[in-house]
Amino acid sequence: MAARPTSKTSESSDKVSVICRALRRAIIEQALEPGAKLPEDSLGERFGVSRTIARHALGQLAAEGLVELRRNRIAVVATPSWQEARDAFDIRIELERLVVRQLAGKLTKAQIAELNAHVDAEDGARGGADAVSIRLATEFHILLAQMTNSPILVRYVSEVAYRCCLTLSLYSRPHSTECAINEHRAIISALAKGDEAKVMELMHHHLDSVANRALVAPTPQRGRDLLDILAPYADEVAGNRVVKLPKVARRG
Amino acid sequence: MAARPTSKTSESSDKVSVICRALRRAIIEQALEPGAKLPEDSLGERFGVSRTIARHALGQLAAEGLVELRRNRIAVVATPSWQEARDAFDIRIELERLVVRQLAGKLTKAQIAELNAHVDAEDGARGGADAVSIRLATEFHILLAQMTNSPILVRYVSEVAYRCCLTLSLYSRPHSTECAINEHRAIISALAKGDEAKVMELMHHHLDSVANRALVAPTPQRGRDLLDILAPYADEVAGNRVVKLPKVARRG
DNA sequence: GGACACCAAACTGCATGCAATTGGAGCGCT
DNA sequence: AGCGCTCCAATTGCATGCAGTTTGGTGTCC
Repeated sequence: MAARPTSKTSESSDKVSVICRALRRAIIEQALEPGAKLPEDSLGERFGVSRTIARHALGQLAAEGLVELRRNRIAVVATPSWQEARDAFDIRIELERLVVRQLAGKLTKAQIAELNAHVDAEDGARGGADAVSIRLATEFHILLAQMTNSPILVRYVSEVAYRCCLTLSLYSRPHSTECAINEHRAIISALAKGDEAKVMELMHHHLDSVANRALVAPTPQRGRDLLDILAPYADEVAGNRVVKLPKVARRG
Repeated sequence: MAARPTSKTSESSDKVSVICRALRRAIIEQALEPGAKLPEDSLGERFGVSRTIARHALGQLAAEGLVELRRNRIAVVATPSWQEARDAFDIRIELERLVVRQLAGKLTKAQIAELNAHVDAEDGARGGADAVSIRLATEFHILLAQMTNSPILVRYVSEVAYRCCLTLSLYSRPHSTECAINEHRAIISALAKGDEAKVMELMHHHLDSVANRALVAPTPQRGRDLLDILAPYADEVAGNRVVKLPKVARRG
């Protein structure tokens, strides 16, 4: 069989799902920055649904790690720490290696054409907004995952890719998509040739370099949790246990 | 640093979370078998909450893949196909290899003691109900994941482990936990010694043999979706596209 | 000027109510 | 009996309402 026959993994067409998709996209395109407030009322009003639905949608996105939900507090777009970002990329590397391992040499010509078409689209978007480039690059990886036809794998790759996307907007310097596009092409080519070891290595390297390009260092100013920033200084406070800090406003 | 300092990943104490935990446990202990119906009303009544809350909880569990939600239909405990079960184990292997890779040689004595204590508990439960053994074995893996102190990794390992647990109840023959316990001990030992390559190999082998013990073959009778069973026959139907089957009762 | 107490607006947590959809029992027809 | 039809109880999809909590601003006192 050429990979596995295709089937859909899409969400149902609930109002909840619609809102989830909209918010997800807004988040990964950085229309909603990390930390942005998401009051249930406003969302409901904006999407023409009741607060119940908006709330449910927020719950789903929280389960995906895109939104942070604190009791009795306004939901906000997640603000992963630098370490969490690195962890996400590490997981992503393993998952996507698995994807290409399953796919190597098993793609139909139609599927390869689809992948190439997608990369062409990425290429075409190079002049446009950065956010679109990032989204397309992410969707390339999700497209790959979908071709495994393993719903679980699709879900995890999608989630973790979105999370990585989110961290890029936090920690990344202005994006350079050029090499990423070339790397995508190289991956397609190796997949077509069926060189399992090589494509796994390519994917590993690709994601690692994306991570390294982005997560250059625990950039001290942006996106770090106040508690983390203060941690080294807390030692100097006399008679203060560092382990359990008192309640402090997070990211005032 | 000895692994990373421990912090909690628990869910908040919402009513929703309470119900989620209860259902999750009921599912992995097979008190609720795959396919079992979960009407919102009944759940709400049982847990002393409104339908709204029960519904929200079901949404969360659906996001984790433990529950299947179909529009306008009663929610049911998920019934993964054999292929999905195999996919889940494949993903789990990669994730848990990552766990032990991060942990090798980095555990404190206290953590090793905790792991040993857990395995002792598994040992002590050998006489008891099968469901408890399975749950404890699963929790061992989650405990490991928690020691990485990577919330994302904890979440994914937990989810996929629960899913695997679920599939065991579908496809597994009467469980033999003996060797699993020994394998757990071997993993702890290798982790303590810090032999990264070996512990990854051990974990790989451990999970692979759990999967093979359980998923012996696509058992034709139980747990298979009617559509899957019929798929080979559909080819013979004249002029019928196999891709899109008409609506058919699933698992009548 | 700065710290503190207090209050109103904003927001969440949850239950309830109503319309729409489903599935299955009952019933008649062949 | 087997098949199809109708109709109703069961159940979901969703909005609204009320109570409790947080937030941010104001006034007061030192």
